Amino acid sequence: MSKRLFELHAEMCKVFSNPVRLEMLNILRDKQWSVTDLVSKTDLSQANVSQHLSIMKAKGIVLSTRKGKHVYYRIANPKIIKAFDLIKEALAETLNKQRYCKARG
Amino acid sequence: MSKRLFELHAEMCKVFSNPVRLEMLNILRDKQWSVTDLVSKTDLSQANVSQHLSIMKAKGIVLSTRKGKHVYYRIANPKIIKAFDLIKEALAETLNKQRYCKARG
DNA sequence: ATAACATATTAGTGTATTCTAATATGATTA
DNA sequence: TAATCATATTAGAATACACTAATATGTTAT
Repeated sequence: MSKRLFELHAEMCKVFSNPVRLEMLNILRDKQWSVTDLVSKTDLSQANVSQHLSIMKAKGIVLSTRKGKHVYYRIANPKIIKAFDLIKEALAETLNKQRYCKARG
Repeated sequence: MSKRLFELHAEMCKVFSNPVRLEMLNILRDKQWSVTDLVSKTDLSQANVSQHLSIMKAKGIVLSTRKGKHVYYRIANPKIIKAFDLIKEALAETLNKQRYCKARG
């Protein structure tokens, strides 16, 4: 695997390294939502939601379609959500192990 | 899903958002290696390898065992590698799509 | 055309990351 | 116990990120 590919891979993962974007991806996991929807479903400013969507779109993680006044965003590839869930599971297992070790001393 | 969980999830993903760490994880995918091994398999300084390993260990992504002079590192959870591969696949598909669109104009 | 709504962009500040160089700690061998 | 090998830690400079505030652009309805 080439250095360039690791860089692209890292750039893609950088998108997941922000809690706000993870929250947005989690909202978008089942259906598309407009920017307005996403603003009201989170406690973020409109500018901030727009910026995060723009970052995710630039990396090909979400796609958008305009319908009248609204622009709807959706996840580009279901593998994104699979990876999201796998990492969440790994996290849960890590936390459980840490709790277990702490309990045992 | 709580805000705190998204933060932890993001912190875990932050580990994957650096090309050097991805390269190291890819080296560690099948078996454990010592710090010295990792230094010679990459073109990184010993200090830098050690720092990256320390970051990954703190997030529970790798585990370590000392054997004499050497400290061996391994991946803590196979789901990490599954997620790694899924994201790589999503990246490949995104790049293909972009090439396709560019070719078609 | 203008007003109102929806979304995107820009500038700027505070904070976090990454690397190198130097040094410290830990373990083994002579 | 020195000397040596292996690994970890620290400080500091350069760079990248995330947010707010202000403003611009795009779309529909009056």
